[in-house]
Amino acid sequence: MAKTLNTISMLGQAYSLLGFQIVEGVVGAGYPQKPKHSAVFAQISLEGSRLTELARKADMTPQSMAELVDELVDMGYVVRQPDPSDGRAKLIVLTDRGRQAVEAGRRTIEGLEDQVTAILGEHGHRQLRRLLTKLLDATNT
Amino acid sequence: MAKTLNTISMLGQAYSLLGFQIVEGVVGAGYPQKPKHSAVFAQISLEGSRLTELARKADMTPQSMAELVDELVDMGYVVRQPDPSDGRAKLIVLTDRGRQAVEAGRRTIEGLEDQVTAILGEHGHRQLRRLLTKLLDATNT
DNA sequence: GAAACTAGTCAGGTAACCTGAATACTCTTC
DNA sequence: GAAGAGTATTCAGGTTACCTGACTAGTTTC
Repeated sequence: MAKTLNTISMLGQAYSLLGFQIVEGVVGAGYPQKPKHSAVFAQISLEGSRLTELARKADMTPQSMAELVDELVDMGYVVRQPDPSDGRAKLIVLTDRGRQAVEAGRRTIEGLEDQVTAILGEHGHRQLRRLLTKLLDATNT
Repeated sequence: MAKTLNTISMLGQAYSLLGFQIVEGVVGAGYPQKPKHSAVFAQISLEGSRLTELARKADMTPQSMAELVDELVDMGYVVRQPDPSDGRAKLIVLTDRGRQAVEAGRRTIEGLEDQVTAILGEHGHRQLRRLLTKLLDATNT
């Protein structure tokens, strides 16, 4: 731990430390969920999204996404409605409780961002974001 | 995707993009392995390590670690030897091939670090490391 | 030298994915 | 306007990467 880490390990550690706190924050706010559920909450649109669309965005099979959605239905965060524009499809839409959970997530992330700013300073945080953006732009397709 | 990402997502994306390339590089160099095997390679000491020690460092149960080690034994990367200093224990030690695989990993990481430097510049890379170090020091225990 | 502890193993279980095949509806295209 | 091609979802079963619990065999402590 005290040894000089390579940059990649540092990125990984920073991510897992902070990412862990997101779910923790949302759960702590009274909206229990599993880490994988964030994949749905992060992608679902306010008007409702199709299963296949969610699956594609979360980079998983529709079958796996269906299972996640089933769990969220059981927990009362979303419901399945027929899609008026396509008889084959169903829309996954957030319930009131679901929208509240998303809002709690947004607030938690905001809090973590503030925490990062507190540690690095306004300038440092901006600098970090700039460097990461550059890195992602270059590495990504 | 085009939207402004929060800092945490950026950290996660950067990590998974780069981390993925480590295993890819080692496998490409002729040392096939599964992503989870890195947990062993990263922790094992040159004189050999005990199973429980590896498990603790990788934050998993000894049983799970034993399974990983079994696979690595099958692949010829490590062997189990009785620990002379404790009759209950066995030492997991790298074979020649195992040491070569670790070396290939080291070189791959070095190459990725160079890639980061090429993207961000010498100064940018140093800055990134400084910010991440600060973040980790403050967030960690 | 018996009791309490530690290292490792064996058996069985679960979560989070996956592939392949079926069903139900929609959209051509002729 | 029905056949064929395509899309959305579901059903069945498999794999991987972990886990818990129970056990054996050495070790330390009093």
